[in-house]
Amino acid sequence: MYEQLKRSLQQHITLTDEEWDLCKHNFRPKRMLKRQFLLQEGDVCRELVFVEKGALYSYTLDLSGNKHVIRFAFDGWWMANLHSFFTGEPTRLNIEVLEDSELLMLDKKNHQILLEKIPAYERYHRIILQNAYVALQRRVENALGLTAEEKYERLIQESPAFLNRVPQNLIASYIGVSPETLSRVRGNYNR
Amino acid sequence: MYEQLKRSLQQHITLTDEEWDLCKHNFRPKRMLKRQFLLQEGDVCRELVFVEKGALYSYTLDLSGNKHVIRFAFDGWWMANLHSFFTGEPTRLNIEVLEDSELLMLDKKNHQILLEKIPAYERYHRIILQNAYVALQRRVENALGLTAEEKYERLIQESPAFLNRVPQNLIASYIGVSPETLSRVRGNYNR
DNA sequence: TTTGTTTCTTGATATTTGTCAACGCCTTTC
DNA sequence: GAAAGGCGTTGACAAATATCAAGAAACAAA
Repeated sequence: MYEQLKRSLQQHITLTDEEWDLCKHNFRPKRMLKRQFLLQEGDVCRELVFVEKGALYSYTLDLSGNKHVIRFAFDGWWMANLHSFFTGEPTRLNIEVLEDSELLMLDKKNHQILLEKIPAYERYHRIILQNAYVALQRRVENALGLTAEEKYERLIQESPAFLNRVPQNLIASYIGVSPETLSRVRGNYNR
Repeated sequence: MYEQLKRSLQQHITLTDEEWDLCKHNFRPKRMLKRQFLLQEGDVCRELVFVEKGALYSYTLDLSGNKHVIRFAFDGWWMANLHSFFTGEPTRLNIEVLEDSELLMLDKKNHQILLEKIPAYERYHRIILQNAYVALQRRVENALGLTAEEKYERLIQESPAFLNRVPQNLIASYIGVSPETLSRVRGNYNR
């Protein structure tokens, strides 16, 4: 149940057995089924979520009720609304389960404990934040000023795994085009 | 010369006098004039930049030579291409000086020293990365699926300071619309 | 001031993309 | 196995935005 988490930590830092034990016991395992909500608009995000196995996605709804996918999270990824988590303000995000999932939940108190007690844990978070920031900045580059076709090409290059695991209409929302436009781009693309 | 840096650190952590001394001496002050380049496409980003005073902006150039502004940095902000800085790969970004600036440069070796020697410094970086990540995610929300007018409205709400300090064509690029469209949006907006 | 450069505005037009609607396919559910 | 709902495709059209071009305004330099 904790293999992915252990792997993720070991990828960036080294922990003693005691530290790993302490770490592990601060997480709460949770199973969720497809279409369940982990967080809904207006809620406060009280836990960081580590995906052991499965898939989640987060999105906002605009005034016309259109979904805007913010991001996906698969095996070994973190998911949360950091803004709500750190400030305690209600979130504008929804987080929904895309595939039946095994999750590890970490609430704020336990996160603080780990940050205080295990310096390497704080290092781990600095590093994954760095990586997340780099990836997100790349996403901004790809979102601004590209045509629908270019956005799709970049997605294929940079995140081909998404295509097999995510319905096409969510992919469309993720790159910021309508489902119809994405369908047409794909049509042209195959010839 | 180090006031802004000190203020930024103190905002998130507490340092002893010795720690602050150690910290300070790892930065290299540098003055730069408007239109100078801090980093050019193809370079490796070897230093983190802290803006004591002034303004910078980073951008990419696409195949047609169009500028896409990634971000701005004003007094008290950090600027770098983290991807290039951490991996050592050449950058796709250009960083240019927007107003004559006083900068504090921190190379990778010194950054590592501070991370190792001062735990609070690592905490500081974790926290500002958190904040930067939250801000950037908000930017993605605003970039995807909004009309030109909505994007401009959100910029006014969320980053009004930009408007006084940045030429309009760079603002346009930053929110991902053409300068002409932004000009028209502003025209309508004032009536 | 004069000159030159950059930035901003405005108009005309072309292109891209979104929207609405219809249909077919596939999966799920009863 | 029939029915229902979700998802992807396609077409016609409308709306938003980019592009091109010209000129005005703002700013900087001589």
